[in-house]
Amino acid sequence: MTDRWALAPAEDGGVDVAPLGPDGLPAGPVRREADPAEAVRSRPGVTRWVWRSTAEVYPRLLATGVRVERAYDIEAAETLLLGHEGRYGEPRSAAAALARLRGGPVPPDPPQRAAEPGAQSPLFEPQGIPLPLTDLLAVYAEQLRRTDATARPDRMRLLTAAESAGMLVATEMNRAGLPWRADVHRAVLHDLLGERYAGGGEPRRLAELAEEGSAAFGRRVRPDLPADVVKAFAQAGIKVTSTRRWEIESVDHPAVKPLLEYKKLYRIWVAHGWSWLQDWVREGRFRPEFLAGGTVTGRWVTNGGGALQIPKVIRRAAVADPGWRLVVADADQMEPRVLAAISRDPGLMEVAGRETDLYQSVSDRAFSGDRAQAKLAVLGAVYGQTSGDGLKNLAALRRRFPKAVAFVDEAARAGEEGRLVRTWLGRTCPPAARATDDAVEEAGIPAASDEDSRPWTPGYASTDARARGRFARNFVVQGSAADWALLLLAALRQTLNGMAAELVFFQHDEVIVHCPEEEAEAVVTAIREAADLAGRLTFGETPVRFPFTTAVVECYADAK
DNA sequence: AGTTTCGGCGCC
DNA sequence: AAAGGGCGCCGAAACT
Repeated sequence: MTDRWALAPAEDGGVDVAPLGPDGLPAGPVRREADPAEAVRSRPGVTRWVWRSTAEVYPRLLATGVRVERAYDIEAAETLLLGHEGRYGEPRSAAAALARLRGGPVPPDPPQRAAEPGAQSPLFEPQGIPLPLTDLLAVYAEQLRRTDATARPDRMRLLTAAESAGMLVATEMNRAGLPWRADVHRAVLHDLLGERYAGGGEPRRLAELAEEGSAAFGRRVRPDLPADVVKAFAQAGIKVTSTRRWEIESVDHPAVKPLLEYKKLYRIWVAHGWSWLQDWVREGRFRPEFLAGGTVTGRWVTNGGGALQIPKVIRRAAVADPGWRLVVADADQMEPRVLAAISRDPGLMEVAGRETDLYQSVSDRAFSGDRAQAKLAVLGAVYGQTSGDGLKNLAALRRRFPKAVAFVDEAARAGEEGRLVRTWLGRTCPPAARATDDAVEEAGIPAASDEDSRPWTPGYASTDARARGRFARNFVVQGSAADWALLLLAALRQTLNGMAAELVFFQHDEVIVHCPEEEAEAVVTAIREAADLAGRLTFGETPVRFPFTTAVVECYADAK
């Protein structure tokens, strides 16, 4: 097992490295090396680098052209282990873990860095509290012991490995960036919004729509101020409680049309307009900062640029380099397939064992051919719908797929009761809503309330408890899907190694690979194979298939 | 004046 | 038809 080495930056700009034994302890002397990149490059036989934080080490390696095969991110693992142990909220830095191990005062985690539009890469900033290699390894060895002590050590090992792989992928994607044509983006903006006026006010089309709305109301109305709009409707004799689209849509008034059009375009203007372009696009690349494991469910988040919310019309500007292509791949009905795999419901597994449209198959079995109803029912079950058609359809779903529905029901009950809820691989849901906890903690009020100690009974749970139930219900599906997606990324990354192709985008169930035209077909194959492998690795032997819709395009907008 | 929360909506 | 899960982002409003 000398293929596993540890690495820690030293104060002098060099690094300490050491080979590791199977127990996680050094299997040889610690060596100080002056050049971090050379320290890695000169050891091609190392298959996994153990380090405190990928964000601390990997950017500078990538900057010198050095990639690593695998990593073990100690702070990512600490977060997962603490969660698994029901110790959410304890500081998760390696320094804190060491202090717990040695019995010293536990340092709080350093505050999260805020997003900085246009900031040059965060690549060289020191992040977190550095730790000498020998201390780091004490934490690592203890983590291996803690992993062995979990109920499913095999899954927990897979989870920490997958999360670490995600950190590598995120760092590599941050470096690559998504190919972006600023000129195309500007053309789209001009097309939608019209000319910009000097002085930074709203562009022509928005000004016109605001005029139209005001004319319809017979007085000046600012469409971007909800309170103003609600008042204007009231004066017109129409009672609305908000200006949300679904509420306004059904109102019969001439102002509605321009108002809704304004809101749609206003959103593009403020969130993905000219200033966005200025802030986030450099040298033909859109560079958000992807953060693996940024949410409790294991989904990623991005820091800046709203990369996971790019409106469809704006995707026109994501264009491959000349001679290159974007391979856009989207997992088909990922969440119900994951539900089939984790619940082992025979009927749902049978349906998910096909590559054809899952919602259509569910509909054929339980909803006499109405696909839309079937989709609504499945998503309602996963999201914890409490009323409406989805609830009615849930009964049909329950009859045909009882184990699947029972599985999410049980997760919801566990969440309401404050029990630990885990994804398939063992990522653990916070026992109560984080925001509430934080607020309570900050106010210095004890976290427990009478609600929390009240036993769960159907129909009696408090609003908060029900919200926790919905959260937990969704968590097991969304989180297990994130488990699978991480394994997919890890597998795909390995296959792409040695090709010119680069992973440039990842959004929950969708990946984009930028590659030379002649590699595109190989990339498509690699994605399908990675999906199969991820399915087997994550869920073991399962009939469930994870098909992808793939498109080889020059422009992201042409993918769907 | 600076910071936090809210409303609304984009994506999955 | 009704408003359930996860996020980020922006300007305005509501605070300190």
